[in-house]
Amino acid sequence: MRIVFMGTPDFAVAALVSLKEAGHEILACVTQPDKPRGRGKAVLMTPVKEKALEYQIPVYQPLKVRDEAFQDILRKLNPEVIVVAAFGQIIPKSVLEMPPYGCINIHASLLPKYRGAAPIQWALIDGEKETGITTMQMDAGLDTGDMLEKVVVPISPDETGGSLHDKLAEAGGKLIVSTLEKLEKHALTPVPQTDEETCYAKKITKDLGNIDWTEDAASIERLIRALNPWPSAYTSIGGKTVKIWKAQVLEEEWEGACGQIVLADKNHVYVKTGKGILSVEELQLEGKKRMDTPSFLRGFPIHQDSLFERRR
RNA sequence: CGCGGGGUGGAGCAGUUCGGUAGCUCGUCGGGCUCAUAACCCGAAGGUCAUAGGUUCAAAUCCUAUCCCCGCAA
Repeated sequence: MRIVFMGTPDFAVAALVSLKEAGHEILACVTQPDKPRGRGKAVLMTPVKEKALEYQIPVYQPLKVRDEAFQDILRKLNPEVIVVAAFGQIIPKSVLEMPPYGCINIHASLLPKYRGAAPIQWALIDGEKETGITTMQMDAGLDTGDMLEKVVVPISPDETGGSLHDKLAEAGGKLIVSTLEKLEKHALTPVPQTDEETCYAKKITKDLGNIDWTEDAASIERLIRALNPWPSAYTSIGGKTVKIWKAQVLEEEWEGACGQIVLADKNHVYVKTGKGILSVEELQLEGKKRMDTPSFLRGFPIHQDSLFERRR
């Protein structure tokens, strides 16, 4: 099919690659404008733009898709369908209705659950056993369109935001190819979402990673996994920020205050939480590399009874 | 030129202010103790101190340039 692709981060790249490899004609890629990002304020391309340039596909980066000038360009491109994956802009009705097949979105959850910006992380934070990809016919609402196809992806016990992202991105790439194929044959029946079962996955902010040690150990551990590799769960000790990358829950109760390090020997750091003990296994001091607990302890001795405190 | 931390034996760090024989905690290898051990004791190997220049009798340490890693901020 003649496709215009809209997407921005890595998640979208997987879909773009998949569509390209399936032999579709990608007329253009639309992605967010380049902004100064990263250390040193360098202006970096979005991942989708990078891949598009590699494929020698024209790239458009409108500030707002809504702009008339851009919509004119879209009309001239005359796509049969627009595929949207993690684009990051609201798409106006005029664009949604422009292509004959409309706009198809690849969403990283089993809709109607986890509508919104960060479905991958929230599924992990909530301790879901499975999540998935839903392709849907976009409408004016936020991820409220009629569902076309779904694929379930199980969440493993050691799943991280990063690993789940990669699995879902790959699954999304496969599913969109399948959806387009069936769409063309009119072999799909759009299924409306039931609003009762829905929930929204709010955008993730760094604050979310600030560990609250009064929570139970299992929740904290899920947060750590969900926010790995970005934006990461963190706490502080002696005024320094420490990111925690990996931890294990121990169903034990020790005497002490929440956030207190109840055991610190050569190889272990046990922290008391609101419920249960969290054994910290991999962490990172500000300015340092991430490392396993034994290594960390050699260079930064943690004394027993010192405290992990919520960062301000 | 956004702010900041850092690159020292296999790992994590100290030493750099006030230049002068390379140190700590581990790991590894050998030996000992022990019923036994991830515990303890003794010993050993292992480092162009990121790179390239410069200053000096002498540079991990001072000066200049470069590369790489990381935290914040976006």
